[in-house]
Amino acid sequence: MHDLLAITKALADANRIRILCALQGRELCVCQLQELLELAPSTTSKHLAILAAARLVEYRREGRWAYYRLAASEPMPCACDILGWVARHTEDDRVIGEDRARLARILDLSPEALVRLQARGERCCSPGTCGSSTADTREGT
Amino acid sequence: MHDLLAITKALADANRIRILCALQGRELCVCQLQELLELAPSTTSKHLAILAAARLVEYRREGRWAYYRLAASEPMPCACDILGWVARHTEDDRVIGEDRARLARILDLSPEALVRLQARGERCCSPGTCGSSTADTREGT
DNA sequence: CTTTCATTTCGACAAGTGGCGAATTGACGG
DNA sequence: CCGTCAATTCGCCACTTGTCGAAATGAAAG
Repeated sequence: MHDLLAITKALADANRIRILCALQGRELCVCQLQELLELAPSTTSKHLAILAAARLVEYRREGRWAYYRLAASEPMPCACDILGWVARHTEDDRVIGEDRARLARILDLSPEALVRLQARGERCCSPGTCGSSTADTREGT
Repeated sequence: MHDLLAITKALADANRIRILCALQGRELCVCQLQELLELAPSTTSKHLAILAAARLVEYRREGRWAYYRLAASEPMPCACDILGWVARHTEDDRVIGEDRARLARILDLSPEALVRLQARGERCCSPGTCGSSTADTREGT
């Protein structure tokens, strides 16, 4: 029950769902997710800690950088099931679609270049105007 | 995203998970679930409203009584998937096991007899002592 | 060894959520 | 028509949770 609730509570927040979707097929460092979600670094980090505690994501540290990825299926088939379910039910989502477009812009830069932009208070891509081509997919909120 | 979050938020509470497990294979009225969870009627009703809003349960009214059941697979295969996942991951849970034993006692009475007990402030079965035979299954919390 | 800097932890605060009792609803039985 | 009663809705309170900024951590660079 404890483990199951850790998972369902971890999934019960829009920003954490967005993180899981962004991590499909790639690993990302905190500053990239922070740019995508437009949240404070500390908030982004806390969301990742919650996902990690639920064993939905794993991470790898490389120097000062922390790279997060979806949990491997090996030790936690349970987590894998639920991640698949989330992926299926967010395929046509508007917010997730915009995130995909914005993420493409973010990935055009190296993490090093990205943090330089962030240090200057600049944004690598604006919230609504970036992925305008795929912005009208479906889903009211 | 809205629908998905309604589902994950609905699943992010221990009492609502217990309700879903209790509804496996049968329908129950509010007073029976209230007896199982040992919550106020209003609280029980609110939990059921949240599950119904997420389309995880449906209900049928018969006179003054309201009977809740798990959502049918027909219009919401999505809900069905997640209900199966919950069922699989609560099979060996200690709390759910105790609930099963307590529920057997509750179902020995008719709903009418149950509410008469409740009106007199009595309990049909006590929290820990009822299903003592299956009380040591696993799961630390 | 000191500085820099990506990330995390800490402390505080606003908003959301679970819980209860009281009041309301709506169907049954007199 | 009126009382009864299962369920729901409405206020209210305690606790949790999402968010931020400030401070701490710890690895790289000078």
